[in-house]
Amino acid sequence: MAKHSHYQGFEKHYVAIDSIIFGFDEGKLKLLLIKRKFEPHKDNYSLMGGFVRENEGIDDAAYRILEDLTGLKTIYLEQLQTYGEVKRDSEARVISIAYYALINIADYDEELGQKHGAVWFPIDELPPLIFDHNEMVSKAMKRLKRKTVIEPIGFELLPEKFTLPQLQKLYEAIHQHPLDKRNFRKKILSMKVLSMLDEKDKSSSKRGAFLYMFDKEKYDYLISNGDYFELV
Amino acid sequence: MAKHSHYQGFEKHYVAIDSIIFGFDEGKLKLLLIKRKFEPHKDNYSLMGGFVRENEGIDDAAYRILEDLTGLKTIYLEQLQTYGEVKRDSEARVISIAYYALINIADYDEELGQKHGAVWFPIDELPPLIFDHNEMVSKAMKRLKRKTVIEPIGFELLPEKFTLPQLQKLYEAIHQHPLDKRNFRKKILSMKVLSMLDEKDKSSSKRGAFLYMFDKEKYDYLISNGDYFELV
DNA sequence: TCAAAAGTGTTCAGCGTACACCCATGT
DNA sequence: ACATGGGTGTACGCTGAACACTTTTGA
Repeated sequence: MAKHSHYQGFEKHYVAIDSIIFGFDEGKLKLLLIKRKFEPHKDNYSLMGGFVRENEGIDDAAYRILEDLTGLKTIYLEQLQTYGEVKRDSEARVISIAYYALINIADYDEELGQKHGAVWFPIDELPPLIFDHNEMVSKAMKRLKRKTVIEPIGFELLPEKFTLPQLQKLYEAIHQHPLDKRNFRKKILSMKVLSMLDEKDKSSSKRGAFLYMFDKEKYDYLISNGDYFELV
Repeated sequence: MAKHSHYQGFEKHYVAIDSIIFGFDEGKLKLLLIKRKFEPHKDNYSLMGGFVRENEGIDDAAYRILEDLTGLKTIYLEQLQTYGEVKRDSEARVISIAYYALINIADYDEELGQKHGAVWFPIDELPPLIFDHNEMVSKAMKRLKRKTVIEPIGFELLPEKFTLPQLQKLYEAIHQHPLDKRNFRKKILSMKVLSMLDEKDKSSSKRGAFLYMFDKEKYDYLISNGDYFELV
């Protein structure tokens, strides 16, 4: 803001938050959507949203709204883009700041979600959404694809302990194409940011796959050496 | 926005635009800053800004504000990030949407700029700015570095006709490290998105350097072939 | 004639990519 | 015993990176 003292005389606006909430389940990337219980657009789906309050920062508002829906406080949340066309919301002029969140579906509070009419949709089977929400989703997908390559945020979508086949399926789901198993393992392991546990997960095979954890300290060490995380 | 009909009862906010305006001149990347003529922060520098009006989209507002300062209508302009901490502006609660713009300094209306107290600063000699404007600038720099690698937007900072040494200096200024002349030329020419003219620019050498133009059609062709622009 | 910038090819190492078989185990 | 998913190594081609000399021309 360049202007001086008196802001009076300028119009004020409703400012909202809309959240694109990603989860990963059954080998698929999913979004948490809300079925609207009221007109207009009753029974249509929308992103979870809410208004920014007077004494609340916008990030705080985004966390609050997310917690209302999922019960989760510590979540990966990042601002995406602000949408401010005059007619974007058919009710009134609302400027909406879109955020995207990555959550581990297992931690999500199913009961709380149901109160809001929340439903998980696979990313490739999304219904039409109200207003410009589809546009927000496609922007979020692009961002997620880019970010997961250069920053270790994909792990936010997995349980703390995960197997390499799981991690690979996650990356395949995000990037929407298959990856070579050997190359994938070689690359992620060569970065040395995972710790292998001596436990196996046998839920998806008889032999079982070793469990790993993302190791933040190792990651920080990597970065402090001037190296980069890069996957896919 | 997920909520229904009545938005009444929610607070409204001042929404502003702040613009990071990049230019390239004398081999240096520069920013256009405003010297404030009023308290608070009189004589300090800030980004160019203004408020979003009631019947104005946010992109429209950004273009309007930019035109007020530079006289330029057709400018590369992209939304950066929205800043909404409660106390970020010491006057009042203002949510600010930051944009960054790339302009050809030669086209800029010097006279108009002076009315606003606008001054070009080399990117590595910036004064402290008011509020969170330094943070916005550093975010814009990161974005510019990333974007100029994968999209041909650097040309927006140059005159229509430019030489390869100029283009290289631009990329060196943006990325803040020297590039190998042969590798640079090889790469940009191999993409075949430039048209060589049979004119030379002799302003910086006796021999003169050939002028080139960015060719949007060739670029579109490149993209339609599934190829990518990638430089540096 | 000389100073100053423009222009031009090749070599090498490292990395991404393609690819096929054995292993462990529950049923 | 067999079906199912987990785990492993190598060879090749491409691309990014390093590197030095010749050309042009105005002063």
